Amino acid sequence: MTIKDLAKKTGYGVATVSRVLNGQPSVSETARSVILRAAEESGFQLNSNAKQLKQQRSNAILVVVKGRANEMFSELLEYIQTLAAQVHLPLHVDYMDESLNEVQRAVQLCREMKPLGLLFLGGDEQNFSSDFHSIDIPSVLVTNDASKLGFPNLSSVCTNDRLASRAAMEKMLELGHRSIAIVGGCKEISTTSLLRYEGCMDALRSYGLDFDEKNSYRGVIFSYENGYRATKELIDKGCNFTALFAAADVMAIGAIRALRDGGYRVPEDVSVMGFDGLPLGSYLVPQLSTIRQSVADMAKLSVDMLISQIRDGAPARHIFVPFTLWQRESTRSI
Amino acid sequence: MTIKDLAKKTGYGVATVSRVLNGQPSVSETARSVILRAAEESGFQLNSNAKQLKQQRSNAILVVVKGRANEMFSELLEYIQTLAAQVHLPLHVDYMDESLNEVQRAVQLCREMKPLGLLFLGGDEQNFSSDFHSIDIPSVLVTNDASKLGFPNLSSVCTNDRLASRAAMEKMLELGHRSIAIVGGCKEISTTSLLRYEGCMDALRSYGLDFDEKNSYRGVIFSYENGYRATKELIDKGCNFTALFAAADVMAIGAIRALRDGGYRVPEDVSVMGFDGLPLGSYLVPQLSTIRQSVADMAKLSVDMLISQIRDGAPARHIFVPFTLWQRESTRSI
DNA sequence: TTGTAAGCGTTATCAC
DNA sequence: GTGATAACGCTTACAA
Repeated sequence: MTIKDLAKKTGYGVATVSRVLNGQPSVSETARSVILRAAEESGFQLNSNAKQLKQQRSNAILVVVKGRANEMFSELLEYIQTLAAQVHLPLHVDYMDESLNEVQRAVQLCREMKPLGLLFLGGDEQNFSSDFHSIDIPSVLVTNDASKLGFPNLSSVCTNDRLASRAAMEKMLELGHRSIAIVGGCKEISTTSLLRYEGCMDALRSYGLDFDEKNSYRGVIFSYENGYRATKELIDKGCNFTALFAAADVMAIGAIRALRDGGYRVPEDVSVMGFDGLPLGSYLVPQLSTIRQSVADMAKLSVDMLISQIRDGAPARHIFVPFTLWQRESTRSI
Repeated sequence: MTIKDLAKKTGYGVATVSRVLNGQPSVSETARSVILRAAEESGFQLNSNAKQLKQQRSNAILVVVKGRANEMFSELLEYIQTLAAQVHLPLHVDYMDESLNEVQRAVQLCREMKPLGLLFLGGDEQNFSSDFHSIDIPSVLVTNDASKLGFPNLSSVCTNDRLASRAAMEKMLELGHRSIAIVGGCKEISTTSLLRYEGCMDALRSYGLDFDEKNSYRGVIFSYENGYRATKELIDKGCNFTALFAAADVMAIGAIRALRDGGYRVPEDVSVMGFDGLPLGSYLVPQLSTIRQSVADMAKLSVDMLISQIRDGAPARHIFVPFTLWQRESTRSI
């Protein structure tokens, strides 16, 4: 079933059928209704290959997700999919390994499918500054700040990681903790991880405290398992900390388990603070204290910004969405 | 950059270029290397729209995921994506709302993109028996048994839900529990949920026990929140149970929190058993006792079966993958 | 082994 | 308003 068949069936020409199917004006109401009915009847579907071949580009948004394991990305993606569906924007989601270059991947996929726009879930400043120049379609980087990069077609929306992790640390300091271990990300290879680390340092500094990085910091790829292992290592060095900040909820969960296995109770012996605000955290025992990133807002803003860049040629913008500190059961004052 | 350009550039005809790019035989070694080099140099990419338009089908596998919330599907999908990548099979993943008809959706998408094969993550027997007849490409239903349906092009691979949940219940009975509450799925609308319910009944029957469904069973859509709510309802009816079986780990997690909020300790006051074996469960305090579905095996089998159906015209098969009962910290004997 | 050319289903440019 | 018709980039007979 092609538009040719539909044309024959209705007695109109293919051009008219095409116009109707694409909701274009200058078609008589008669033609429109006749053709629409016929299309309905036969369950007709435009062939997207032919359409895109002709149009020289897809009408889809390409979403490049860096790393499959990141639970927050899943949540974000869920919102994005819902929003895109509402405005009938087809989404093409590409998951890629965290260790690969997401921008190079995007460049390749752009050549291949010519999307309308690009949404990056996670990304490394490094890769953007070296490879993004060959991308010329509207793009939004989510969860990282791209304002320093200065690309005219690259917006960004994210949490102010530095401020947020500073707030998390300050909360612990406020609660009386002075010896705080940190299970963070690899700050050498991830900007986000570096910023969260620096936020911690800001907080410590503002309290005039020193930080023994060698014995109190571990930088690992975010995962339950790595959170568990890193915490175990910190414990094995002799647990002299009363609080632990994990730069991701999944790591906090691993950390709590490791503490427990090491004979420590949370929060009685050690307070634990996470980062992300995964829904899961509300159901844990103890409920996880954490920095809640406004995932829904980030999703909405990124989709809206991308659409206005595409449709209205709006300029790139860089937005920090507010975060919330959820002080719940896994932290206590001492 | 098209194959025409490449042809001009190398002095060969488009046909030869096409042959080389598709790894076909009967091309001289000279031509092959010259063209390959030129393609490399210019970063050439075949236009997949043109290719698929010509070939009248995509070379991708369509994966239809029923419900975004199911954590086990995420895990399954992760494996499937890895496996597909290994054999260079493009995957097109379509997430759809749990409440919609996944088979109708697949029919529509098949018309649109003509995939090589179809992978269903989750599905309802009902929908398959009413709508699957119009699908004629190799398909595999994962996490549900399709053997009763008798479609020649529909394989299935799943856990024997009835046996597995029976095993879970029997373990609790074995541990001495006689009053067991069940937080299950909607057995009226989901075959999986019904089977898990029936497995429970099998176990109770084998112990000669009655079941007060009204006061001891809740059937809800799997989620943390619903697990929490359902358990709260059961508690409010007067918690006279010493054990609780949740038909999904996410519900078990919600249940544990609800029990805790109701003043019950797990496992001291109430034992809790989950179903799925999510990685997360190993890090919880208490570690979740659960039925571990062999997600990796399910992924491997479904991809392998689909490929052999596609490539060798292998007949449909129906496989139960073994499960494991992980008796960990959230259950105890009384 | 290679080249020529038809045609996949659509859109868009013309004429009418 | 409408209808021919020429692309879009590719694969694949069929010819050479």
